[in-house]
Amino acid sequence: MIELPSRYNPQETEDKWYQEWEEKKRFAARPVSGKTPYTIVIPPPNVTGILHMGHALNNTIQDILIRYHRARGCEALWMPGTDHAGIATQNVVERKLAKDGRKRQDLGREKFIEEVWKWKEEYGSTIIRQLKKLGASCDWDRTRFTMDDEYSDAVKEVFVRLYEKGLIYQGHRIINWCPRCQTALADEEAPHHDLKGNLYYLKYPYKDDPDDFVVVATTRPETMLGDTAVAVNPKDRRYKKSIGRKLVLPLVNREIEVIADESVDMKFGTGAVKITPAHDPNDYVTGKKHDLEFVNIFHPDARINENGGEYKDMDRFEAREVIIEDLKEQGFLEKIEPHDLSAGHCYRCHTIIEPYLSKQWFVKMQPLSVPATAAVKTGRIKFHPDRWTKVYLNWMENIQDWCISRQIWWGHRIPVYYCADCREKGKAGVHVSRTTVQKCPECGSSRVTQDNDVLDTWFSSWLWPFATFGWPKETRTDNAGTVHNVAEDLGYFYPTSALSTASEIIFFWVARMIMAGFEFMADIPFKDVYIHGTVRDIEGRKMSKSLGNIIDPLEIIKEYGTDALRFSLISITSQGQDVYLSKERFEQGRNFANKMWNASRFVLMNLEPSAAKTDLCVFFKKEDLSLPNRWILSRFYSTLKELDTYLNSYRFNEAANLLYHFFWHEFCDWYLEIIKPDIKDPRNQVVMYKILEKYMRAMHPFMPFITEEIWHYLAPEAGSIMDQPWPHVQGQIIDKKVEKQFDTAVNVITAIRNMRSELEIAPAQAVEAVIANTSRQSRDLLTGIAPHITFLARLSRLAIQEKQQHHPSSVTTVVGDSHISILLEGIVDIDKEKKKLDAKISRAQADIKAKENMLANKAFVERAKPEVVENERTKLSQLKETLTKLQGVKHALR
RNA sequence: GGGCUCAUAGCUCAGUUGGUUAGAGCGUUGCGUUGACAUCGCAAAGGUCAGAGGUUCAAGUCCUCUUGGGCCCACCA
Repeated sequence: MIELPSRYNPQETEDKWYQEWEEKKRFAARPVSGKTPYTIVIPPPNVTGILHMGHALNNTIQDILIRYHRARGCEALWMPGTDHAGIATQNVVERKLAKDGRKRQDLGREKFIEEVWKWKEEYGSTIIRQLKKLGASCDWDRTRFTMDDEYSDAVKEVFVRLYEKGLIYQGHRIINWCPRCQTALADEEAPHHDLKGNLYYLKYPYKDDPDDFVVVATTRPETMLGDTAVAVNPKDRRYKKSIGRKLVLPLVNREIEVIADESVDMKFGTGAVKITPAHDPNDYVTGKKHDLEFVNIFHPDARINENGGEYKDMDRFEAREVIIEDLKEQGFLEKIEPHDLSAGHCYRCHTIIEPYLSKQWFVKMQPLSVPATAAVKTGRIKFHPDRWTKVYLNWMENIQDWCISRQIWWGHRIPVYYCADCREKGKAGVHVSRTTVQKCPECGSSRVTQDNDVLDTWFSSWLWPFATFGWPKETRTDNAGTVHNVAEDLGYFYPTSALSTASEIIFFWVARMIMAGFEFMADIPFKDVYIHGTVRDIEGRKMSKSLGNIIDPLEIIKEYGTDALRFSLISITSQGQDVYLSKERFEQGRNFANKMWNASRFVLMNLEPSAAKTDLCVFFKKEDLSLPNRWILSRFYSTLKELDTYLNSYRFNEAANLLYHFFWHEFCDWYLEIIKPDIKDPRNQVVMYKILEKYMRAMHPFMPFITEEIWHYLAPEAGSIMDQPWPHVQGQIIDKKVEKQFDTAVNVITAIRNMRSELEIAPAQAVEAVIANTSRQSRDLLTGIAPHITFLARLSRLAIQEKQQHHPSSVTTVVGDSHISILLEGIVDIDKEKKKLDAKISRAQADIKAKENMLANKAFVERAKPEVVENERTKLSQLKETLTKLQGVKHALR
């Protein structure tokens, strides 16, 4: 007999168990011959990250998968780590410097990087600590950081290989430029958002006829400073005479020509478009085609540069205002119309990006995309839910080259070296190298400098599924000093089993990992990709700091417990659908944890020590178990069977709700209640104990802490619940007939409770009931469960008989093939009862009519599956029987 | 412009080969502490499954369209 406190206290237990698991290295995984590997690599959170609900959800999902497979006997490895997150981290440290009025330029590159490392050492493990709070069972000794020396070597290796293969090249072209971060961005890093803007109609006068002009329409009038042509469609009659004529660009007085180009949409604006080759991707193409001049008008921070004449040093938006004022004053502005447009925004700081002409490094993606496309098309890699396949393939099939150079300091510096001497002699002087180049390998000069740019963060993360293992080295020494054989690890754990992430990251990361997997490992990086929904607030908005609608998972953990957080999140995450969250949602998880706690408390209070040691088979083989016992065993294994199905198809919410329903509404509400009077019966003892302890094992992946805690009360000498095997389905115990029989008991008890409630009979007052049933079999069944009915329906006496007889002052209802009457000495409102009966009778009559129509339908009887028709026939006869009985009851009431 | 997704109880949502009486949590109402649990129990009310059409013996589920949300992609000057 063990006494537990009546309330579960997560705070006390969670840290205790996590510490224990970690100390005993329970999450460590090694290649073990004969064991099936199961691997997940964590989507590395940014070092600057703090745990938000998206993390909480995603990592709970991964932890469930890992713990589930670990329990099922797999060697489960969850590879952890963090991402250096170039721009994001640099911004954080810059902001910190700004508080002291300093800029990174004041420190210089080296000192600044030192600052970032210092910051990383101090705060970089925050997110890891928080993942531990969440219960994440990662193999922490293997924790990787994308800027680790070894990992950096992998990045260099990859750069050099791709360069040597001709897949990396330097190009001078228009890229997405963030004027605030002052760096180039990849297309994916500059998502388009709608803006309310204007369409400005500008008049460009002809050189030879200043009173006449061409009107161009633009949304970015300030770029006119860089115009070097005006284009019209050659088919456009309005401008037939204009082609080839010179215009004078207002404000700057540059002579520009009217050129003809088919790409011009005659229907848009005036049909004449100003061409700014240095500041618009389309104009760039046109500029190349027509050999136009490229005039860059912006400083890197998007202020106007010396090419902008008197507008020099003005910010782009200020310049826009002033230029419009000036054009207006000088008579060059025709009109302004409101116009909705969309523009790229920096994904790190949300500044509107500026298309900017510059020299950058690119990866040629098309060749890499070929096997990556095929792998998904053939189903070697599967997306869950499946609809993301299309999104992925669509992107892959339209893939663009990837701009990988960033003009920031924090990141992997591009392993390209330039020899000044060679360059002076007119040679290329470009050397790409895995190691630092100090002397020019061609001329021996020491006037060698490394490229100033660093690589896109994703250029390191795309190697995550194999570089974390130590690729391309032979060994990897982990954080605890253990040396791992890289080839052996990769041979065993790679390709990984599943990847769980958010949809936002499919292009950034998932797609690129698949390409890198094929390019460098000649194999897929993972088999299944699970895409979970976005966590939103209750109004459907994304959670963000600026909106102030964040629900902090750590606060929920503090208030409700980690298990409650995990369970609540999982139970509302259906099939990658977005999750709308309010704080109250977590009460469900907390209440459930408490329910588990109290049910366990109840079992332990009533448990004889011998029960835990008795093998279930002893009784089961004898077939002498009571119906409730056979029922709960069957229900447990049915539940377990379904649980496997759900988990293997990534239907986490259904899995969670299944476990919830079984425990609360079957095990607690019915089973424990029904065995209460005979709880000391050895068979009940064994069954309730076995169900509870097996349930804890099945529940452990979802709620690791409370299950471990309860486990130690249930089996104090058995060690951790993590050592326990998964409770495999015992198919021979599942008995649908037994389940159905028990349903009869439930229905009878519910019916009596119903009557009691409707008649307002006090719960404490026992009543006498009579059940009449003409079927011998049914009577036998009812007789067997009579004591349970008596107990749970609070009866003073229960008679089971063949024939219905009229009792004065009684109320009767019909359940299945049974007539149930309760006898009342007190006053019953006959009229009220009659009305209720009438309602039931007309309902039954309507149902009978519907069924009869259905069965009279020749098409149905002929075409529907025979068992369906048979089923309907049975139901009809049952309904008719019920009706007869109801009518009999009504008659008796008179 | 292309694509995806959602619309089911007062609220938030489940509902996977189309087949009994469409479920849960929260909320609401009534009754209740018989010592596992008031973070609880027993019961009740509440749904023309957005609208229209179609396929089918049978549609919340499949198809088409409409309406209204949300999201993603796209070089819409």
